[in-house]
Amino acid sequence: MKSAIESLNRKIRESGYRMTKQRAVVLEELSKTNDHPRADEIYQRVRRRLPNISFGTVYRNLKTLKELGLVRELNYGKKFSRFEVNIGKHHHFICLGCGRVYDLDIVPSRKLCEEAAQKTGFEVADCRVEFYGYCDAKEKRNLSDTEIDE
Amino acid sequence: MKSAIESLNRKIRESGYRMTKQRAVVLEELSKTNDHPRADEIYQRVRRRLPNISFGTVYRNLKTLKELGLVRELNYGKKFSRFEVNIGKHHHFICLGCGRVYDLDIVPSRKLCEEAAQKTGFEVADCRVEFYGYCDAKEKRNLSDTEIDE
DNA sequence: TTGACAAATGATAAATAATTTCTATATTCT
DNA sequence: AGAATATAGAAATTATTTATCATTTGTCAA
Repeated sequence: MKSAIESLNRKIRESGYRMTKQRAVVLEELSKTNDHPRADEIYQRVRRRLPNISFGTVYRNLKTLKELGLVRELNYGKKFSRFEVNIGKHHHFICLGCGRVYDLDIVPSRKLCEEAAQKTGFEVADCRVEFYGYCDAKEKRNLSDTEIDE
Repeated sequence: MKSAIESLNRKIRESGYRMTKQRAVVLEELSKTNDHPRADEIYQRVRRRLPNISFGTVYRNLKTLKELGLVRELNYGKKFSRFEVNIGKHHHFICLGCGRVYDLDIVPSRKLCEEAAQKTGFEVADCRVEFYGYCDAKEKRNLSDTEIDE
C-alpha cells in the first residue's frame, strides 16, 4: 500500500503540485468512505484531523484532485455537488427520502450504448445509470440532503 | 386537439389555478419543442409572443406547471435547470460539447432495475439512463450551456 | 352582463448559498 | 536556503430563483 501512496505522490508532483497535509487528508477521508459526501461534509471530517483547515482549502483541493483524475464530482440536483474517489465505472442508487448515494457495481449493457448511438447517430462516450428509490437507513441526514430534484 | 386543451383547462381549474395567456404560452412553447430549454430561454421565446411578460411570471408558471405534473425539471450540473413537457418515461443524450439535451425513446431493461433492487435490497422506483457524448450540431449554444459538470 | 373576489401579473428588489477569490503568511520540495 | 506553491480566514461573487406589492385579469354566481 505504501507504493500506492508513493505513486500518488509522484503523480501529484509531476503535475507541478505538492503534497500537503491538507491535500492528503482530503483524499484520505474521501478514500475511506463510500458515502459520497458534499464539500461541507468533507470539510467537517477533515477538520477533525486538521482543526484549522479552511473551507477554501477543501474546495481548492477537491478541484485539484478532480483535475488529476483522482476524484469525481457528482451532481444530483443543482444545489450542491457530491464527491467520490475515482474508482472506475460504476453506477449509483439515490435515495429519494434521505438523499444518500450508494455505489452499485452493475455494469450497463454495451447493447444499451450501441442502441443509443444508433438512434442518435452520435458518438456515445459514456452512459450513466441512476436508480432512484428509498433506502432503509434509519436516521435521516440533514434537510439539505433531501432536496433531490423531481 | 381542442379537447386536449379543454381537459388541460379543466385540470388547471380543478386545482384552483387559472388559465392565463402567460401560462398557456409558456406551456405551448414548451410543448412545441424538444430541446429542453432553460428558464431564460423559455422567457425569450415567450417574450416573442407576449413582449411584456416578466421573468418572474415564467418562473412562477414553470413551478405551477411542474406541480400539476405537466412539466418536468431536469438538472445536469448544478448551474441551472432545463425543462420539458412531461411525456412519460424516456431517457436523454447530453452533449458534452454544447450542452444540448436530446430525447431518446430507449426503454431500459427491466432486468437492470431488478438487478439493482437485488444488489441493494432497496425498493427501486425509477431508473434513469443518461448517455453522454458529442452531437453534430454545427452552431454552439452560448457558453453557459457548455458548463456540464465532469 | 355585471360585479366581486381570488388569483395572477409586471416590475423591481432581495435572497440564496455554494463556490471562488483575495492576501499576507506558512509550507513544501529541490 | 530559496523559489514556488499552498494555506487560513474572510470577503466577494454569481446568476438563478424567489418575494413583494400595487395593479390587472380570470372565474363564477346572480
